[in-house]
Amino acid sequence: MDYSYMESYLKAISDHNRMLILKYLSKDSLCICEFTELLDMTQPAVSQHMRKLKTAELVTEEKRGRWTIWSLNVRHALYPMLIHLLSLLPEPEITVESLEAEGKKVVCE
Amino acid sequence: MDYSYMESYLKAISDHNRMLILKYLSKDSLCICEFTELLDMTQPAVSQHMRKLKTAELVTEEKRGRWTIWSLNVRHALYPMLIHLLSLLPEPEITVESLEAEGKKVVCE
DNA sequence: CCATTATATAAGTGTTTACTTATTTAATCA
DNA sequence: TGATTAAATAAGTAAACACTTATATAATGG
Repeated sequence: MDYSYMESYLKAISDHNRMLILKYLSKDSLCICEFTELLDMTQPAVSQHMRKLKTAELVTEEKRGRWTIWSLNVRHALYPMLIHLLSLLPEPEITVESLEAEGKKVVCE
Repeated sequence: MDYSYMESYLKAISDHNRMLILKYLSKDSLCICEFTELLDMTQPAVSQHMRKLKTAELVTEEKRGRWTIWSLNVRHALYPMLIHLLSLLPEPEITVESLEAEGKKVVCE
């Protein structure tokens, strides 16, 4: 693990919205359109955040029909540290469950 | 620990030169003038990095005569995680010992 | 007191960041 | 096929960042 890699990794985490994204992903795999609801953010903004997280190898993506399902990269060497770090952060007010209650949860099939 | 605090903390670490500074501090307390040698960096640049680290509560300073001695803040909640993180990074080529050999190590008294 | 030394601060600059809106790509479905 | 939906990409912008040089502050020592 060199300094450049660590710098990129930490920079990818060091953002309020990306920490929220990672916090959500620590519970569930989700798609972009769900994050736009959860974070009240435009679709390109979410998309660009996901690209940063993917470049830093924090997340993985899986295409399923129209959707792209994003997950935490559980194989990353720093995954245990990431989980610990996320555990220190409070639960977001808007939950995936509240999206489901509003019927906004996407079911990808 | 809220999202803003975590963001500031991680942003403070997410820099190549500040990671080096923290790596050095994990072994020794040091002053600004030593870092200018160790990092081959101007004094104001080092000074500004230290201010960022101090604002994020990663380091503490102690004035001693003309010098300011900087140390890791061992009382920080994330100190154990920081130490683990630093342990993953390689030792810098230029060491405090090599400074001593050149007679550039400051002895503050 | 004056020169030196250690550090801090100020002001300026080029680069990066996190967004925006507009458009493109690609898959689904009526 | 054509409309809709999910996501990516492009281009533009304001703010933050990491430096630079110049200067100020403050302590030491001759």
